[in-house]
Amino acid sequence: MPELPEVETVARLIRPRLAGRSVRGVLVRWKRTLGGMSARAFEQALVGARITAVWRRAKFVVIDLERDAQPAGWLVGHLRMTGRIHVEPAGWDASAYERVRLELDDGHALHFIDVRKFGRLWFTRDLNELLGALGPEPLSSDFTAAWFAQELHARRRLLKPLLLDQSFVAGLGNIYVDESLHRARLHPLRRSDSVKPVESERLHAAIRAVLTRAIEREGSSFDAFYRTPEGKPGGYQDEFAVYDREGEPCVTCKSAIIKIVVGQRGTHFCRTCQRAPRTRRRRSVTAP
DNA sequence: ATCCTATCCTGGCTGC
DNA sequence: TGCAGCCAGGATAGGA
Repeated sequence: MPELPEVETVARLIRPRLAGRSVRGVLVRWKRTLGGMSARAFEQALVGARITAVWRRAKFVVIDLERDAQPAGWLVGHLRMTGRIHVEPAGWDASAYERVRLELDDGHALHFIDVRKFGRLWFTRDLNELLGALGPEPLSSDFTAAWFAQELHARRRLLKPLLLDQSFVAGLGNIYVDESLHRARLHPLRRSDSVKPVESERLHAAIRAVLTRAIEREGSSFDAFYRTPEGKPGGYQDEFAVYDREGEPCVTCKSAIIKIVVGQRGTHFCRTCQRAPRTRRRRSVTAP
């Protein structure tokens, strides 16, 4: 699923093809992809606008627009689970799953493709509306080990759902949370306020190491969905320690990887390397 | 404050 | 082989 490393890869690869281009036309093939804006309003906002920058925040692709050399809003994409963005020459076969197309002034077109239709491509004049509630970027200098330790202790949530919460730390998804927890040797069911300083430091470092390496490998592709804008699969799935490896040996200790459900999410871990939190068990009346 | 469930979607997988 | 039913998952809303 596209998480921070995949979205970073998408932004990097489409940037040189989009920077400086103007939008010449818009084709909306699935209205809900626009997130509530009418196709007509979307077209009016986009046609004639010029792209000045392409970047990423959390799992959002952000495209800066201007008109007559003045800022003119943003195009913001979220791939959710199966979304893809391609920028290709005219005539490129975008498949039946294309939802929105932007025709550019150099003959290329941006194709927003999404099998499951959860992805969104918004136009907004208020970026804060979409990005305002996000937590810090885990690879930025805002995300310090001290801040992280303090915030873990300020909450009483299970590590797995907390790390998936985009308002806590922005950009992690199911894959990279499982991988980070394994690297930090922390159990997904640990309560955040039980994490000791040495452990939160380990988790902080693990998150950054996993994301950095995954970006180097251009993300993870283990099913038919995620591909880079050049159509290539990522490479980080070859380095998965736990994700999608149920029953396979732990890369560290060889014991079988376990899969459970936490907060409605498939959760993979090693029960040897990632010690279970002490369960507060009910005292039995008839205990021996 | 935190957790749980349903919702949005579809292709692919499982089991009969 | 065919087909129904289930599953995956990011984000969010509403209820417990």
